Amino acid sequence: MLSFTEENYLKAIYHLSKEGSEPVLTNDLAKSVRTKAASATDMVKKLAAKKLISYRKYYGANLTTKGKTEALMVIRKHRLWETFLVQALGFMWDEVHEVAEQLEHIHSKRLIEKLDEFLNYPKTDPHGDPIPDRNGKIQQTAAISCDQLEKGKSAIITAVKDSSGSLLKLLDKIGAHPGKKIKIIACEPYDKSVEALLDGQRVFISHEVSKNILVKE
Amino acid sequence: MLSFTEENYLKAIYHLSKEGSEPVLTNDLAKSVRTKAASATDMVKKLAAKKLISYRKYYGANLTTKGKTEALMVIRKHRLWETFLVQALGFMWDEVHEVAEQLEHIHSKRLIEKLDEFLNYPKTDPHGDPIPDRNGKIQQTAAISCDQLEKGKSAIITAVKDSSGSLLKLLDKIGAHPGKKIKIIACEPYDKSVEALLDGQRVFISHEVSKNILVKE
DNA sequence: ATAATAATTTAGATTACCCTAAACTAATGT
DNA sequence: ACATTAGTTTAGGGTAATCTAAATTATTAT
Ligand SMILES: [Mn+2]
Ligand SMILES: [Mn+2]
Ligand SMILES: [Mn+2]
Ligand SMILES: [Mn+2]
Repeated sequence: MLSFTEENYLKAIYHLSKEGSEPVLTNDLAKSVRTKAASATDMVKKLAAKKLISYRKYYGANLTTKGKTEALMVIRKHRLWETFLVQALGFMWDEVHEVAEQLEHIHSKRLIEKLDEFLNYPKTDPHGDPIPDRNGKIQQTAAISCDQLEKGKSAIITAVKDSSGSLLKLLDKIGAHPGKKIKIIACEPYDKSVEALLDGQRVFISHEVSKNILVKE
Repeated sequence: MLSFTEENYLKAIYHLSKEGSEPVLTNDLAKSVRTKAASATDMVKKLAAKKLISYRKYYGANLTTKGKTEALMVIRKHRLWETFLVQALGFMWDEVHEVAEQLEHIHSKRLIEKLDEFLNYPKTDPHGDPIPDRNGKIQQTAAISCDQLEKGKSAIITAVKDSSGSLLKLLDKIGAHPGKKIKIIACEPYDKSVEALLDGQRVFISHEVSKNILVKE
C-alpha cells in the first residue's frame, strides 16, 4: 500500500508530464509537492525502486504503467470527492480542493465505488476536469485556453485550469462556469484582456484569468 | 493541529477511562492502539506536554478538558462517517468501522458540519452509539448488557459494544439491531446462553454475544 | 523485611520523510 | 578549451513514531 506522500508525488508527476510524454524534472516536482529538490530526489529513487516510475539521473522521471494507474486512481478519488462535496454537501466549488487533498488518500476500493454510484457516475468534477473510471480510463478533452480563442468565435467553457480559491471566486462573480457559452467580442493588445459575452452578459476578463479558462469550440 | 497518531491515542484513552473517572494504564493503552508499552509511554509524555492529558509515572493518564474535547471530536467524526456510509452509500453495518477509522482523521470543521446537516443531525450511529454534538456534548445512555437482563423481562436493544465484523454479521443473522425489542425466555446455567424473543422470533444467544448487546428496560 | 513478580519507563536503534550545505553534472558563452 | 551557471544529487542531520532489551518501580507473597 502506498503512503500518503508517495501518492502525492505520483499525482504530481502525472500532472507535470503532459500526458506522460516529457520526463518530469526534479526541481519542478519539488516545487509541485512543496518540498526541496533533495527530498524529491530521495522520493524519486524510492518510487523507481518500486517500479512506479522510470528514472534517469539528471534527466527526469516518467511514470510506468503501474505508476500511471496509481496516479489516476488518486486523481479519480480527488475528483469524485470534489463532486460529492459540491453536489451532495452543498460546498462552493472554491472550497473543495483542500479537503479533497485529504480525502483522496483514503484507502477503500469499496468506498470509492459506492461514492461513484451514489453520484451517478459523473464524467467531470466541479471544475470541469474529467474523472477517470474504475479502470483508470480518462477522457482527454482537446480544449484550448480562452486567450487563444479568436475574436468573434463562440465556444463552450469546459474546465478551469487553476484550482486556487481566489480564481474560482472571481469566476463565480462573472458567472464563468463549465457548460456556459462564451464569445469573444474584443481583445486589447495592450494587456491582452478580452471583452466577451457570457450567456449574453458582457464581461471583461484579464489575460491572467482567460489563460485559465478552457474552452471547446 | 493534532497528528493522526495523537488523535488515535486520545480516542483510546477516552474509551478506556470509563467516563473519565479511572486513570488509563500504559499497557492497556498500548494494546488498544496496537503498539508496545514503550511507545505508549513516549506518546503519553508528549500528550501531557501538550496539556491534553494529565499523567503520573507508573500511575496512568487522564484526559484534561481540552483532551476530552479533542477525543470527542474524533469520535463525533467517526460515528458521523459510519452513519453516512450506511445511510447514504448503502454499506452494511459490519463494513464501516475500518473505513471510518481513516475518515475520522480528515481535518475540516466545515466538512463535518455539512455532513451532520446532510444526515439530518443523527443522534446515534449504525451500532447505536451516541454521536457527540458540535460542542462535544454526548448523551450517556444508562444501558445494561443483555446478559444482565432478568428472565421474563422485556427491553429495547440500544447498541452493540464490539464493532468487529464477525459479531455484527452474526447479529445481522439473528436480527438483533438497535431499536428491536428483546425478551429473555430462559437462561442456561451451564454456559450462560439465553433463549430470547426478538420481535416475536425465538433465538438462542451465547453468553459471548449477549455480553455485547446493550439494552434499555 | 525481603524476594519474586508484574507493570512501566528508559536507552538505544530503525524507518519514513524532510532539511541545509556541499559536491557534482550538463549546458552555455567566450 | 575553459569558466560560469542552473539544475541535480549526495552527505549528513533532524523529527515523529515505532521497536527490543535493559533498568526501574510498585505490588504481592513469604
Ligand atoms: Mn482539486
Ligand atoms: Mn477539481
Ligand atoms: Mn466504529
Ligand atoms: Mn460505531
